[in-house]
Amino acid sequence: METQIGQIATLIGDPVRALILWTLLDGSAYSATELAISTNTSPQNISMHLSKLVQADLLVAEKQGRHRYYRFSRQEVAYAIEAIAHLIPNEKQKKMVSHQHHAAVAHCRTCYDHLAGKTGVAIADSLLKQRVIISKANNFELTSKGEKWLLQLGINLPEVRQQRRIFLRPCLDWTERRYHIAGALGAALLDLMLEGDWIRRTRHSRAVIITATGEKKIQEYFG
Amino acid sequence: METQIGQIATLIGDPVRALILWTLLDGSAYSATELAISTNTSPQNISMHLSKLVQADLLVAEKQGRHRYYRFSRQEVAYAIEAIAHLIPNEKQKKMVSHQHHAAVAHCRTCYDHLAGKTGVAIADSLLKQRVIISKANNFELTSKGEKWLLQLGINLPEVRQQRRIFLRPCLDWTERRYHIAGALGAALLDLMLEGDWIRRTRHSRAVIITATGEKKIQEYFG
DNA sequence: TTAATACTTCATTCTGAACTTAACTATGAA
DNA sequence: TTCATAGTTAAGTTCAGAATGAAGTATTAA
Repeated sequence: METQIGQIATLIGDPVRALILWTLLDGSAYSATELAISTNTSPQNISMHLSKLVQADLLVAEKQGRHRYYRFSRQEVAYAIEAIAHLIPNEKQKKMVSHQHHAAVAHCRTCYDHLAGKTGVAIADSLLKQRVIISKANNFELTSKGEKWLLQLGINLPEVRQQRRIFLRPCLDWTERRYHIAGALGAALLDLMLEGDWIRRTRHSRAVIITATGEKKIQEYFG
Repeated sequence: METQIGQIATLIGDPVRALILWTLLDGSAYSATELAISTNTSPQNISMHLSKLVQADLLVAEKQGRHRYYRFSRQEVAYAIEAIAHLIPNEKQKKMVSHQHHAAVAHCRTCYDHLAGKTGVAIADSLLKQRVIISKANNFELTSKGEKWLLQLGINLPEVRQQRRIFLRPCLDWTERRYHIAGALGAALLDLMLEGDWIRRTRHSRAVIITATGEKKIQEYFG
């Protein structure tokens, strides 16, 4: 028993693996390469670390073409990471990872650079309902009606389309277990909200705060 | 942030330290030598590990004569250990450390070889109230009234007194933050309850179950 | 087919941290 | 005092495991 606790703690303890887990704490799945970049290590090394985490059943891998996406195998993993985070001695850090933190993160947070959490999922639902986007073959697609709608909202669609990255893709929200909007369009929506002061980023956290303006605007546009 | 999570996880991850923490999970304080024996390592080594745990504010040390007693600095440490324990892959183990487990342990458990938890504290309170024991200079003392009372209960006092260990000492209950009865007398009380089938030990856990008989008897003798 | 990308596997190197040996301080007992 | 016990500190050694380099498989694109 205690040896197993030690094994798991050791697994979490490695700097690279801790960073992997911290990254995955936002609930989304990341490919091995993405994790290698964000942890600043080699593909071989990240592969080694990921396989150890999978073997211990902390992560699960999902194969998609030549990519492998990694995410938490279950909620308990996130809980454990948070429980450890609560032990960080620094006073300021402790407040940051307060008991409310997890709820906050789950409620409304930026996943990579797009809006996730309850709000993110609700927005995706609303856009699907308004037929701004439609779900097709495990993917999202923008409708012609949606194009007008987004332009009206103030999004420079041609510019967003010009970006190298994927324009629109669904991203699974871990706590909500439902999809929200990622890709260039997801990022553009987040930017719009930040610039219009609908929401504000909090320091040292992925959680975002919805402002009074935002409350109204979100209600207006997304219901 | 993530580096700090890693540091703490690494701290917990070492086999010796994991065993220390697992031992301390019962809520009582242990001396450095006691921990060295239970973890089967050298005094120098345990000292090194303990100092690391104290420096990280996972443990606190209390000096008492030439002894140093170590215990958790705060509840969060136990929570983190339990959260990690929940990640143990083995199915049987997972059930053992269920969500109810912590409550059970806190409610009624054997601390070393005496009764701790809510019940242990309640018994100590009752004995103080009945003036079977009195609190004197940070210690418990048996009254003459208490001697009769214990003999009537069926405890062989002379035999208990003959043991090498300390006859009666208060032991701080970590979750209840109050004292219960340890020492030879505490052990004798526990033995009596086990033999009389007032309580039963559970497998793989420090928690004990109060039987129907026990419920009645405890009510009768301790209120 | 060829080339490129995504990822893994294996053999090797190397470093950080646990443990050991030894010496030291502090409290208590004879 | 002297001896014993409890514990810490410092220097030296050892080893597990993380990182690297090289080579391999699988998928997609040209």
